[in-house]
Amino acid sequence: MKSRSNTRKTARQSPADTKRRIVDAAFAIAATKGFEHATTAEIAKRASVAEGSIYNHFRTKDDLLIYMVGEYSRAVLGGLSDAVAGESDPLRKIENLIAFHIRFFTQEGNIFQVIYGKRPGAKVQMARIIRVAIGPYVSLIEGIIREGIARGKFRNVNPRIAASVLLGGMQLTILQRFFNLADYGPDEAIEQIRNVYLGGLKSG
Amino acid sequence: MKSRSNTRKTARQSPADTKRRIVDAAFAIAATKGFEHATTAEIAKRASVAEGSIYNHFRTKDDLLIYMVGEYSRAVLGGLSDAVAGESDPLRKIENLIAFHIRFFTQEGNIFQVIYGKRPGAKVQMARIIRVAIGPYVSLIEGIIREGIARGKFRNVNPRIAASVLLGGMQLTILQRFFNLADYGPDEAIEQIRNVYLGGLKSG
Amino acid sequence: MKSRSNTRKTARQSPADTKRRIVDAAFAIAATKGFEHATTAEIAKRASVAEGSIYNHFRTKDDLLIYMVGEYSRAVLGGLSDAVAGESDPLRKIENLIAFHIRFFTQEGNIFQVIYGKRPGAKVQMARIIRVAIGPYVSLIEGIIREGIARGKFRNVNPRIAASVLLGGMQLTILQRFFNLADYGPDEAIEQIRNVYLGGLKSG
Amino acid sequence: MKSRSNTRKTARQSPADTKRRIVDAAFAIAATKGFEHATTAEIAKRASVAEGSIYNHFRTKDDLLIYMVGEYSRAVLGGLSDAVAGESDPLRKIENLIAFHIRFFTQEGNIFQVIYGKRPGAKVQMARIIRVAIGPYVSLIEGIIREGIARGKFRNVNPRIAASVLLGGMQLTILQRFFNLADYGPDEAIEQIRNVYLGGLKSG
DNA sequence: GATGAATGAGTCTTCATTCAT
DNA sequence: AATGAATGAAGACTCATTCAT
Repeated sequence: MKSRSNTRKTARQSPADTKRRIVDAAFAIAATKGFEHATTAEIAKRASVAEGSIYNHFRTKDDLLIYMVGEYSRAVLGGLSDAVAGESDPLRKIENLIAFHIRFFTQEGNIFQVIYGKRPGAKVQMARIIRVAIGPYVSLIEGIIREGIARGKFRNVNPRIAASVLLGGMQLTILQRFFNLADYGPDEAIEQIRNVYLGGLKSG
Repeated sequence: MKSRSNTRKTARQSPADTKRRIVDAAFAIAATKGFEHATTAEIAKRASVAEGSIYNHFRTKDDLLIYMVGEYSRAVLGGLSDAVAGESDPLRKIENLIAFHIRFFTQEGNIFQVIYGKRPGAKVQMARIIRVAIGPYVSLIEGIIREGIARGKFRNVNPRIAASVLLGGMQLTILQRFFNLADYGPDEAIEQIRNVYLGGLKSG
Repeated sequence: MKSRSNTRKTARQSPADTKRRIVDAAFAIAATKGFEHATTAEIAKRASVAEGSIYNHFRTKDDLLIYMVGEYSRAVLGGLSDAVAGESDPLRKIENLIAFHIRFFTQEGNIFQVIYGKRPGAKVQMARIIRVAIGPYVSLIEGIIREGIARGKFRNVNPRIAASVLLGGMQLTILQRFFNLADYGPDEAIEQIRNVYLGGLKSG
Repeated sequence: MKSRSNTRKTARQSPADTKRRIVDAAFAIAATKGFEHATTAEIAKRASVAEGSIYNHFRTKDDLLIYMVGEYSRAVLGGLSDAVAGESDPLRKIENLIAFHIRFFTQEGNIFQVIYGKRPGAKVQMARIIRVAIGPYVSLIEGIIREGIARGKFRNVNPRIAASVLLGGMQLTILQRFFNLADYGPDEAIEQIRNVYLGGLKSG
């Protein structure tokens, strides 16, 4: 039997925001060194919370990352809804979506930094991330495309695949910048993706 | 009777052979559980090689993965060259490329299994993989697009971004299937990606 | 990926006796504080061995204890064989066995100290211990009893149960002393157990 | 509308009831996985009680086990008194005691399951258990033996040691069955232990 | 007495990597 | 080049216990 002395050094935190503080601390640290390299001890310290408290809110450390990705994902999708809300034209919706996406994932403190770290090297559990973040996003785009097709604005394509092509295309475009494999700016990326994706590659 | 300490059970392998066996063993194991969960001990055992021997051929375990990815990547690009070789029309080249890509990454024993494992959980060092595998691939596509533009077959787009959109679009389309988030078959994917990517989304 | 620096501080140990040193160190430490409170770090340090080396020889820390118990058990059984070897009379064999057993488990550095610690409080995985240590021991006693019955020296009892009664009786007699619940000395215990066990409780 | 913060979902339990539920829950869980592996969280949940409530009734988790062992022990000794009450002959008392003991500790839901768990692995703090459960029991047997000696029914042995031999002998006989190291039934065990213990091993 | 979120000390274990042979 | 035992840094995680409400 282990004896626990448990002398308390600091005041107990208010229960409600403990989870919030953990997430914020984890985000801040991970945004610099990548989530894999953010230790639970460090996260707890920055959150002014006991290390064990992390495990009152998340089953494992990885669950914390997934939670963060999910939260970020919801923020993206929320922002997206707004960016698209004013428009009734599906075409314009897609255009806005592209702009919003590229800007969002290009800004400082984006989720890629959290996942990969500013100086890549961290390993990532891709599968769960894809499940949490990609699925709902594709579905959203899919809906817009479906609408566009119904209204005769878009050609009669498979909306799921078309949505995947757009999202995948945007992501790789961004990732290449992130990993310094390309040097176009966000605005150029936006313009070009709109151009290619909406107009197709073929001339004439 | 003289005791011989160096009685060998099996014939000594040629160095090249040893490396090959290590790579093959690593591939086989990783294809099931993902590279992260394939330990050096397990790889060595399966390759009938001492654990230390791995380090005569690869500086680190990660180098082994990168080597495997690179090898796979070269196989893809090689196959691609063939698939494209007969064609002079850039448009047909792209069409062939799409078909080849989807089929290659959809077949059993594909590299995704090695990287991610059949069942999620493995962590991946995306940065190097992207560098090794994506970079050259984008460049290849970029070349074809550039050629198509020069010949007036393609519209005047940024070829690097256009290439990224295609590759990213194909990858996400495949990944969704891989993670069971979509249920289209390879053939439909090929047809639709060709359609969307080459013709664009807009009607008329 | 965790990077390992692995700067070596001390010379590598000769492979053969690494296991021996670990076991000896574990025994010495556990004999004082009980196995549960002997940390792997402490054991490794005392054995002048890397902590990880423990796991080259034992799958878990508990396996190390079981190994020690087994080794101790074999020592007991070995000593027992000697103590019994000279005798041909099963009755004398049992008498010798009782004396040997009590003395062995009463001496300084006995296995109870290792398991429970001198100042009890440690928790113990009894099931495995019983399996490793008790089973063979009961079988040994059983053999002697069986022989005695065959020779007409012993009454016709179930030898397994009779053996269990003897071993269990000796153990509890010792354990009560160990936990300071009784104050008879070893010699008295030996004499009385012989007396009761061989002659029975009933008078006349 | 007034909000009532203290709307209770279920009626508040009486303190005694709470304690009872905790003990019952702990017993039920421990009977499956062993007390060590029954966490306070799990016990509380099963008892429909807050985790902290356990500590209103027991100083530590181990105290809970000791309480359970003590309760069980009292049940044994109580049953024993009854089984022995009718008899005036010490010899018959011992005979009844043996039968009662074996039957009690052989029935489903016995304390061994709680302590060790149905499948091995749990660790046990033997010292306190022995103190709580064994001590009083040995004393009880000791009393009977002392009486028997006084009445000339038993030979003149050290009653404490003789009692230890009996209890230890019974326990190991049972434990071997519990751990599947022997296959005799309860009735055979009873008969044989009576036979051996009372009549001794020696023939003639 | 009851609640349950917060606490944090404590340690086993992993496994890539090294290097003497 | 091959061997394989030795190395050790590194950290996630458990869970009994506390205490403010």
